[in-house]
Amino acid sequence: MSEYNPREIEKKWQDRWKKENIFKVEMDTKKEKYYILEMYPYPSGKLHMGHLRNYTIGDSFTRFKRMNGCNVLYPMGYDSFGMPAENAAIDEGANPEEWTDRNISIMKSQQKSIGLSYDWSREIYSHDPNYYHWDQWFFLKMLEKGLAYRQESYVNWCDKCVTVLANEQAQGGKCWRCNSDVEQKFLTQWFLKIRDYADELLDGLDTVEWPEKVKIMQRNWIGRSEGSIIRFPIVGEDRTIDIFTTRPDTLYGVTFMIFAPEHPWVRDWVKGTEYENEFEELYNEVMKEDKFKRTDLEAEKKGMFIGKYCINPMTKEEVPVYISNFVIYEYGAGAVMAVPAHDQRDFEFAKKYNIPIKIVIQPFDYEISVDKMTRAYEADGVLVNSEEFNGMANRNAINVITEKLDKMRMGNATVNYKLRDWGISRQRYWGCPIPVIYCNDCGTVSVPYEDLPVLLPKDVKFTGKGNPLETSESFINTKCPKCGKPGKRETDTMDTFIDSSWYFFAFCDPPRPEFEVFPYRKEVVNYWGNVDQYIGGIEHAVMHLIYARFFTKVARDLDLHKFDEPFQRLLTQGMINKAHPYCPKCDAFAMRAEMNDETCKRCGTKYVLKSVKMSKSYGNTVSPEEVVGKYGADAARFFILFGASPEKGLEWSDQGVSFAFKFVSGLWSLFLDSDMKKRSERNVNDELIEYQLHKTIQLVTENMNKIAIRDAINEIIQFVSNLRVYKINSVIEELFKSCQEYLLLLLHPFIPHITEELWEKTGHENLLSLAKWPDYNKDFITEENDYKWKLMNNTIDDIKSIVQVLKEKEINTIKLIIADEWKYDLFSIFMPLTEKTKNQGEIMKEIMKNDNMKKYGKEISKIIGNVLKNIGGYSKTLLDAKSEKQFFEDIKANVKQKFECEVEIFLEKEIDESKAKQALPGKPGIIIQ
RNA sequence: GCAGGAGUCGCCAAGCUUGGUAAAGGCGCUGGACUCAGAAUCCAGUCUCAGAGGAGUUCGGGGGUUCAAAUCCCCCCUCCUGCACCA
Repeated sequence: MSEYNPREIEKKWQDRWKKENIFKVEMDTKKEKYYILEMYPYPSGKLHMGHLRNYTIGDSFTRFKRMNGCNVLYPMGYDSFGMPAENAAIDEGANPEEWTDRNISIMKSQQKSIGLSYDWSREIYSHDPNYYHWDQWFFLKMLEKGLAYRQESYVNWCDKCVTVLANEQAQGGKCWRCNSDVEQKFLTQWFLKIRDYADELLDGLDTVEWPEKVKIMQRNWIGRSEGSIIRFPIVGEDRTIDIFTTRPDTLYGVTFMIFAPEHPWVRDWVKGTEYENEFEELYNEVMKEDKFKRTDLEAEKKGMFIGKYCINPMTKEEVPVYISNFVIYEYGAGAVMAVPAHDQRDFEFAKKYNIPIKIVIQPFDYEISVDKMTRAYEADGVLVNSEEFNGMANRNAINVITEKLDKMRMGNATVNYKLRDWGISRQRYWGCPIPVIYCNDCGTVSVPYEDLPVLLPKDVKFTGKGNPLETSESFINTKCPKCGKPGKRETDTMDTFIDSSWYFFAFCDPPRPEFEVFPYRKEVVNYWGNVDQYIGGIEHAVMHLIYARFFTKVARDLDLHKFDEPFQRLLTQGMINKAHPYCPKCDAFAMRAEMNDETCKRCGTKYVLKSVKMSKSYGNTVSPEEVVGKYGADAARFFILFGASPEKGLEWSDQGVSFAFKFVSGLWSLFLDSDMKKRSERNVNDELIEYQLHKTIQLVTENMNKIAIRDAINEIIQFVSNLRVYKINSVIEELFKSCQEYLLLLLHPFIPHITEELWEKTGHENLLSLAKWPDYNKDFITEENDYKWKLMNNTIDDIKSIVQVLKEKEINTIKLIIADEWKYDLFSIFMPLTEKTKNQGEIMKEIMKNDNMKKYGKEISKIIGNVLKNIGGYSKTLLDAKSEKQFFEDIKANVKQKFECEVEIFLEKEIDESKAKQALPGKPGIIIQ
């Protein structure tokens, strides 16, 4: 027998698959298509365990589907625009494009080393001009349809670095490079009207098979709420502020208005007034605040009166206008009506600034008063102080008041969404340029389609200050496509979520220079699309998955394809964790530098091991490269798939990997070590192994259809251990070989290399990768076989537990006693009864109706008591006394071998011992001597 | 703050959808076989008690529903994840 050498055989089969080009797929309307996609990676430079897990899950499922006869589309590409490349340029003077290309080639070779069965001919790179050409095309189409527009919005800004900061660069309100305070700065930016699709995005969730938690997150993110718009005229001006509220029933209780400090009207109002200085101070303070903190219910509410008044459209009263940090410009109108009596935050604000409080809702069963209130009353009640609406239940008043406002043309019912339009402008170089030119005469002008793509220029400087694109004269200065006079290009690039919003369609028909009019051919995408199974991290539950859904709907409306939803089924994989030193006293994990210490540096407490997410800062990462190098790709895949269910967290453990390796290499001897006893006469073991085999095929198939990969593998492991036992005893060669063959088919999706090698070594000439998934034979999976299998194992377990209690006594003989016939009759009456009731009295009464049971009354009562106590342990009996005896005769040899002693089988009446009386159907009496 | 998820033997992890033997499987540990010895492999044990297959205790904590709860309902605690977020 040769030795298992993973490195050698993995290379061999990877080369062979590549040479024969077996994973390349073409459109074929005669075959059932299936599209499996993993979220394409950002090429950060190295594969990490999360990637390995993602791809291993996807590849196993792909191989399973392929063996089931599907025409499987399984592509790979790279989300290659993004900040790390630009940071490398700033920090190390790297060229972003070269840096990215180099990373891609490293990652690709690592991916290839784990045997993933991609159709590599369909690769996509976001930074490929042939690809981002169509980002720009989509943008222009949206501009034409009025789905793209420009608006002011604020960004994180570091004044020292003169640059915009991403949220992750502005953590804790400090700039990551220079540690100075982050401010909020207004910039004019491009937005996409995702809100136009809000309702459809909500409804579409009912048509996809996604984890319920992801759907819930998206519903909350879209945040549809029904309410009213109420128009408050502004004193001394013609305009109104149209605020949104879900509580128009409290309109009579409005005692002031609150604007967001960054609302543009506010600055105009205070300009040149006594409020100006205080406003500027407050404004600057608020602009430095963390946005989460601002809306925290517990956070300090800061505000001021700004000398302005609005008019309550219903009462015509003038109410003062305040500004406060807890009102945010982006939501609704950027201003709210304040009802201190019935809103806790308004209440706190009013108390702090001595603003009047007016109760307009009284609880149904008691009375509240302004003097005694310690918090706002937010629950339901009856309207008071509300003129004609007094006495009305507030829930009803919501509609009635809105209708009246509508008649007065001072408001209307409306639907509001938390979902905000998608700001796509980024002040960065390494992204897709927005194809727009600004002309002094013609204004904002689209780049003509025939001039696409607008290429990223190469003559840029990476200084860490400002947008590098602004340093490229050749890029900025251009001609206006309309009038031909000098114009300036937009220097903002697109959010990289744009790239990932349609790449799944591009894989169906990858972009080529010769495509001129559309990004892909409709009939090709309609064949392959949509994605049948999408696999990726839970961290994308909201943003990426909602943007991609939005793009899908926009593209459908552009008649590019027929799909409403991009991803039919979704699997969100769990994270990878690893045990790491942890100090229970400080409640902190050791950092990278301390990870080899025994005690905590801060308090001296002894570290304990605790599981935590793998990350660079803890230094507890394990590189896939290392693991594959040491144990081989198959063992690495096996560990990852068996360690935890795909959607759960997976704990990395070195022992786990070495088990995986042992299991995989153990297959080698199971298949190739031909030392075994052969026989030609069938016995009960053949029957049982056949039953096991078909049962396993059935369970593995069912589990794989659900992508319950771990459960599938678990079944296989148990079958392998049964097959080992079968082999050690004695085999019918033909049957053993067929078990081997089936086993390779079942294992192949998970560990493709070794199975392919063993397939060849056991005499097959075709490629296992292209073999057909086995069907199971229902004839073997009978209830009777199920019952026999359990009967045998339960009996052996019982013997074991008796032997254990007996401690060291030597065993000479095991007597198995089959129960008297009347007990079988009893069970056939009794077991069906337990499905109706578990009440012993009722059951006894029912049984005693049978005359031939009466004489055993006392015994029956005892039996039934015991069985009911442990009802799950007994199943419907399927054998009568005679066939049960026969079965025990059949397995006698097995028991004999197991316990190395004599085994005798008796009928209850043949033996006169009290222990014999314990015999029950499906539970023979046992006497050990 | 809002939203989502998780807590089951020493460790990892099934079971929860559909209430009915809790702990499958792996790791680790203990004993045995084989070895000069170790490694590997195989066998047995691994919540507690037990000289007969039994009894008892247990699924983060506390209540409740039920003949029966890890599973269903309510409250609380701890941990993790995401965020453009109250109107």
